[in-house]
Amino acid sequence: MFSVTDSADRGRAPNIRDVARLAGVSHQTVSRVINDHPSIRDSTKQRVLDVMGQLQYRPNRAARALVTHQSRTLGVLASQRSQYGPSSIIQSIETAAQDAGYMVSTANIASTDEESIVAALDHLNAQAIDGLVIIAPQVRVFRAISNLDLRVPFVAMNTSEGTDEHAIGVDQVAGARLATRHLIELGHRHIYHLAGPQDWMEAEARMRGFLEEMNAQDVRTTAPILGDWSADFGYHAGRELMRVRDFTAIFSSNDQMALGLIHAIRDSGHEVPRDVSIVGFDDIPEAAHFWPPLTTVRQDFPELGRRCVAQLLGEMANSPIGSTARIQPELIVRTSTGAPSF
Amino acid sequence: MFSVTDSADRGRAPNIRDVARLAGVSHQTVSRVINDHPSIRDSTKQRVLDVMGQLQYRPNRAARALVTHQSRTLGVLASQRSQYGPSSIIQSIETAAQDAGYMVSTANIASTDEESIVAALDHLNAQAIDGLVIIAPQVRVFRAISNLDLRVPFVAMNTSEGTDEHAIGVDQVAGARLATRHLIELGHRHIYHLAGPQDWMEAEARMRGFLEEMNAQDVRTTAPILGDWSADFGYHAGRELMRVRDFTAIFSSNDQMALGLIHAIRDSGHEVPRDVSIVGFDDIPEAAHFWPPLTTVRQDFPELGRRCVAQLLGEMANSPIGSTARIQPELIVRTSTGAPSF
DNA sequence: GCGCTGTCTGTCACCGAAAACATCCCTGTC
DNA sequence: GACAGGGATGTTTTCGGTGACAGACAGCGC
Repeated sequence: MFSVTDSADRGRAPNIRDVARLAGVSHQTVSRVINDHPSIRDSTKQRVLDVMGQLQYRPNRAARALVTHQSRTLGVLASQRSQYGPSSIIQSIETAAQDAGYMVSTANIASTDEESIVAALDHLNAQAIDGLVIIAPQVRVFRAISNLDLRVPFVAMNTSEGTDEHAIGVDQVAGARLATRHLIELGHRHIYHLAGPQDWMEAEARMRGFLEEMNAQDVRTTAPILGDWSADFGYHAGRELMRVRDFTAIFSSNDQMALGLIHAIRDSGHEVPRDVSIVGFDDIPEAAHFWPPLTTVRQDFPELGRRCVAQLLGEMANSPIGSTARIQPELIVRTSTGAPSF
Repeated sequence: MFSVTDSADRGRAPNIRDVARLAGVSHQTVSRVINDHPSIRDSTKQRVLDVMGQLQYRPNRAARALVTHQSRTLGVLASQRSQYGPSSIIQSIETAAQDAGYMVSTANIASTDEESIVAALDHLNAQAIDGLVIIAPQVRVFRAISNLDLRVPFVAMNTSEGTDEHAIGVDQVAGARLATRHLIELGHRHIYHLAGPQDWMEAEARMRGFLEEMNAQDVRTTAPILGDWSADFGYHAGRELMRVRDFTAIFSSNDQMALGLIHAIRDSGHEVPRDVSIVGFDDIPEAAHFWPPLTTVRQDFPELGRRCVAQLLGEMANSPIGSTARIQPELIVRTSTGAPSF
C-alpha cells in the first residue's frame, strides 16, 4: 500500500507523472485514462484511477489549456447584473457551465458607452474564452464585437424571429402580446407602454409585441416611453403621465418600473387598479407582494440560462442544436389589473 | 515596415517568439518587457512594445499560469446570488478584480447542505484559484473549508468584532442598533425581529445588534423569528404574527422580508405604519417605492466589494492591509415607521 | 593594461499536460 | 510460418511562457 504523501510531498500538487510512477505506467497512459481514450485495458485504467484517488490528483487546467488551446472557460458579457433577471440568468449559466466542466468569467459593462463595452470584451479576450454569452444591450455590443473581431462562438439573449442563428431566449414578443391582450380584454382602450432602453433587444421585442397586439385588436396606440429599467424611472415617468391622465392602463416592460409607476399613481392621489391598471414583466419574486400584487409576465430565467449554455456548447462543437423552440412566457394575473372604471 | 500578418499567420495567435523575431531580440527580452523588468534599455523596450502593438500580441494566460503557479483568478463562493445584495457585491468584486488584472470565477451553492458547499468549493479548487471571497452561510462554509483544506487565502463578508483577521464588511451590528433605536425612540416597546437564516453571519450580527439595543434601552425582547430572506417567508411569518398581534413594530433583517410583512399586515386588515411599524435592511433600489416607502438601513455594497478585493489581494501578497475601519451603515427613514397608535 | 563591477541581453531548462510517433505483442489469414 | 492489422503502451515533441545562469560589453580604479 502506498502512502498518500509518498512522492507528492515536494510541496506541489501531484502531477501526471507522480500518478504514472505510482501506478507503474507511463504518464501518457495516465493522460489517456484522464481523457477516456478507448484503448486502455480495464485493469490498467482501474489501477491508474485508484492512484489518482489516493493522491487526490487533479489535472492542471493551465497545462491542459496550453496544449489544447482551449481554456474551458465561458465568458459572460453582462450589464445591470444586480437586477433580478440578469443575475438569475447568470446564476443558471454558471451552474450549467459547471456541470459541463466549464468555468465562467463575467465582465460587466459599467456604463453603456462603446468604450466600456470594448473594455469588457477586452477583459474577456485576455482570458482566451472558448465561448461567449451576451446579456447586455446588444445593438452596441454587436458593433463592438465585429470591430474587435473576437473569434469566438457566441450566443445572445435574443428575440429576433428565428432567422438569427445566435438567437436564443424567451419569446418576448408573445409575452408582451399576452400582457397587452389582457388589458384590452379587460376593456382598456387607452394604454401606454413604458419600454426599456432602446438598444436592449428585450426592450425592443416587448415594445414590438405591444404594438403588434394593439394593432391586431385595432386599438389606437401612443408612442412608448423609453425607460431605463429602474423603479426610480418608473416613478418619475408615472408622475409625468398622471399630470395628463389620458389613459387607463400601462404595460411596463419590467416589474421594477411597474413598482415605480404604482408609487407615482398613488402619490398622485389615484389608485391601482381602480384608476389605472398596471402590468409588469419578469415576475420577480417580490412582485406577488407589491401593493397591489402585480399582474405580470413570468419568464423562466433558470431555463433560459441552461439553454444558453447548451446552445453555446453546441455551436462550439460545431454541431449547433437546431432551432430550439423559444420558451413561452406565462401571464400571471394578480390584482394590479382590472376593468377601467369609466 | 513589417506586415502585421508577417509571421503570425500560422493560424495561431502570435507568441512571444514571434514578437522577439520581429523585434530582433531574444524571446526572453520580450518576456522582460512584459514583466517590466528594470534592466531593459528604453530603446529596446520601445521597439518590443511597438512590435507587440503591431501584432496585437497578448500573453497567453495558460502558459504563464503553468510556470508561475498562479492563475490570476479569484474565486467567489456565493449563494442566493440572484438577490440584490449578493449580486451587487459580486459585481463590484468583479470590477475591482478586473482592474487588478484578475479574473473572477463564481461558484454557487445550490442548496445549503454541506454536500452542495463541497461541490462548489471543489469546482473552485479545480481552477487553482489564487484567492477566495465568501458570500454565503459562513458557519457551514468554514467547516467545509477546513475539511477540504483549501490552501488559499480568503476573506469573508463578516461581522465579528474585529478579532477575526478574515473579517471584512459593513458594521451590521451598528446598523441593526440604528434600526432598533429608531423604533424605540418612536415609542415602540413591543418589537419583533424577523431574522435571516441562522448560519448567515449577517443574520446573526443583525440579530445581535437588535438584542443589544433592546437590552441597552431596557426594552423586553421576544425571541427572533428565523427566516430565509425571501418576501414569501416574510408574508407567511406576517400572517402568523398578526393572529396574535402582541407587538407594534417589526425589524426585518432585509427589505424583501419586510415587503412580505407589509403585505401580510395589509391582508390582515391592518395598516403600516398606523398599526405596525416596519424597518428593513439593505435599502434595495425598490425600497423607496414600496407602499409605504420603507424605512431601512442602507449598506454600501459596491464599496464592500472593492474592500473585499483589496483585502484579499493584500493577504495574497502577504501584506494584509491592517484592520480597515468597518463601513458604517446609514438609517434611511421613510414612511413605514411611525409612533405606535395606542 | 588588467581585473572588477554592473548593465543589458541571450541560452537553456522547466512547468504539466496532450499529440504525434514508435514499439511491442497478440491474433487471424493465406 | 510469414505477415498484416490493430490494441495497448511507451518515448519524444510541443504548447508559450518564466527563471536560473551565462556572456558580452562598457566604465572604472589601481
